[in-house]
Amino acid sequence: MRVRIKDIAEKAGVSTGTVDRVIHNRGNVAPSVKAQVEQVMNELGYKRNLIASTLAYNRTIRLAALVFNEEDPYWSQISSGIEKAREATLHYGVWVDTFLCDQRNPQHFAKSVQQILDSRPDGVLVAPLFLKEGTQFLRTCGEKKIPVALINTQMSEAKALCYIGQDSYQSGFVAARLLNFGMKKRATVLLLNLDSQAADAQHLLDKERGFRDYFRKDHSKSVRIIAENFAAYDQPKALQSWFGKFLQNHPDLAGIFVTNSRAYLLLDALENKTLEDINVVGFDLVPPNLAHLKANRINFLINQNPVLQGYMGIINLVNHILLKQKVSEVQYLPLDIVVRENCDYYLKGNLSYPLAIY
Amino acid sequence: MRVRIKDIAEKAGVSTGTVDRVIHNRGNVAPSVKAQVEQVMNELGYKRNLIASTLAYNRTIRLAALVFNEEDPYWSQISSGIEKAREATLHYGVWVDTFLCDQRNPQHFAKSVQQILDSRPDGVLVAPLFLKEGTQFLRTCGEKKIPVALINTQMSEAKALCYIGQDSYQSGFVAARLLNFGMKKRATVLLLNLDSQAADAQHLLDKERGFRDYFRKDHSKSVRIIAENFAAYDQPKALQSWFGKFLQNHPDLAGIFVTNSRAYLLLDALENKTLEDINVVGFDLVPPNLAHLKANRINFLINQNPVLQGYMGIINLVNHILLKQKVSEVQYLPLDIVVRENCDYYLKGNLSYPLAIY
DNA sequence: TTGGGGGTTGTGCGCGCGCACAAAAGGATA
DNA sequence: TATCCTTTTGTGCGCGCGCACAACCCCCAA
Repeated sequence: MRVRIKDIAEKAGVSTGTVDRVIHNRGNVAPSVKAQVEQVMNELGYKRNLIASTLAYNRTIRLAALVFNEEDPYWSQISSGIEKAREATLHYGVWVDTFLCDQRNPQHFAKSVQQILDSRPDGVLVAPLFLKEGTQFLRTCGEKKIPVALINTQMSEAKALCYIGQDSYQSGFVAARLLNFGMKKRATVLLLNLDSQAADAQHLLDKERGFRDYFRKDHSKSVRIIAENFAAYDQPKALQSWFGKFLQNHPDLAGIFVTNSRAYLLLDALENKTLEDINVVGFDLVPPNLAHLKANRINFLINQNPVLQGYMGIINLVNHILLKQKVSEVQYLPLDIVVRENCDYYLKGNLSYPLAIY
Repeated sequence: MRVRIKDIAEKAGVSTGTVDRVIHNRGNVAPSVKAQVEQVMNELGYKRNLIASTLAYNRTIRLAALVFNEEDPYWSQISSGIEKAREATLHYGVWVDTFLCDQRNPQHFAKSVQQILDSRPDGVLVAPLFLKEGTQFLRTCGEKKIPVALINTQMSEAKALCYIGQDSYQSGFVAARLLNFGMKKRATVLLLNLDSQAADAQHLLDKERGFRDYFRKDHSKSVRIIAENFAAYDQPKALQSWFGKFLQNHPDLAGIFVTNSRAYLLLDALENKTLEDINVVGFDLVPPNLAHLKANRINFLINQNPVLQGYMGIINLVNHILLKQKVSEVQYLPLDIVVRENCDYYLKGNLSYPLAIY
């Protein structure tokens, strides 16, 4: 049988109310009595009963989550992780509100975070895609003492509760290692940002740094890296013609590293032509990427665990606010290397998540 | 506010006791009243409050877990997963007893499972390493209606509650794919079972099948596969001299696939001599394997998620017994491909597990 | 001696549910 | 109509904890 407050009270010769005051540090306890109670607690190894505690606490905490355009498969996976967390914490009196935002529009982001602030949440989950607006938002939350969990994009200088996501630098490093497999002694590789805000996005810069560093350290080959941004990624024709020209200018192209989840857009634009002897590394197990992976048009995908990012973000807020536990400031998720032969298991695995609430 | 039993009772014009009887199907409710209550429940979308329910239920369920020799790093990781699950479910009134067993001794296994049966547990977690004894045990549990969660070794013909672990066939397939990287057109590869019961172990046979099938389907190369069992794996000298001879007989050896977590024993035995141009694929992120991975003596490790196996095994028993949820019979864990560049993230990731208890 | 007041301690209710038991209703028989 | 039995329905306590409030003690001033 586990130790209850009542057991402590009896052994220490006080009432349960006094023990309660000691446990919660509410004061108004005579120092000698406090010491006595604390000693008994240590002796018996008291641990509060989370179930009873949650029931009696009987308040709801309200969390706000900023989610981006649902049409983008990557962001919809993050949303589904948030939804899972919502279901899992419902019993604990947690309410999660989601606010939708356009991923390409900084103004809209600013408006959305203002809405979030107006709703006076107890905690916030956000992917700070826009450097300026994100920093500003973090500062405001700091002033209002609202804990913020960051996902997807790390902001080292701003002080959030935690960051959950990948080590961007290392993911670029791993991508380089994967492209390096079976590559010729001399070759050109393309680092392609299919993003409208590439210059602003710290995580893309970090990936590039990691990517370059790998080839800098490996002297066995002579590799030329060409980095390109292509912002109009949703215009297949433009993408196709741009890449056609690139290929003409670089006939020795041996590998392509697409720095986000949009590798499929390039291959869609090429109308499923197979790129002979050109390896492609991308991110994320979104359905269109998976189709190309299965068809050997993408060789490797690095999984960023979007579902887990959303899920753990919420869970960490709950751990901090409700359960008053320490949470680590940086929580890097594994850099899953996904090939055609093992991709199925990453998809099924999302179904059932184990328990972080102790 | 969430819907409570009391709300249902009021709206349906009955007492909470009656609603309770309907919810738990305890009978003794007039058919018309039952229908009425059920309708109101659907209308309001009642979901039982797991927290209050667990508190009021106020019983402990006792689970038994069979764990193997703690010295083996693989099994100690499984144990640590079980321990995490124990902590996570303590609040829900779950008690986990562990029974230690020698992984090389079928008789000891039989004795241990008898001890487990004598303790009359509500559920059992076991890795059925020994085919005959495992089958027998599963049959007995079936008769006594004790649910069994299997990990590590799948037993297709026996009817357990669930299996949690890898798809062995596919893991062999992936291993072959990894060895295939950068391999010459003609080569010999070694499939090495460092196990005393290799012929008996279904999962090792499945891995071999998957491994062979990969090369059978890929006609671009001509690969000769030599499968060997070496039972005295804990005698470095013997292992060293045996492998030395093997290498003499097969100078074109291009790859080694060690089918379990003991790849490090081979490399230890070779006293860290680097095997030039021989790729090594093994299993599991146990410390000695990691050391060889970091030193480039092992090229790939496939992670079997031992911690997660132990953890999810217990969680699934709790889901079934306490929460009366459906659990899927086969739960394959991802086949993580681990290289030097991403191994660190799989180690940290074990720290905090999210929540499967809804 | 009485009356306050601050510091300290004890008591009791409620959270939502499970379950035992009491109460009531309906039906059959004498 | 009274009695007994069966079926159905209602009531109340307890799970362990959080928190509001009541009760108590002791010291000092009037």
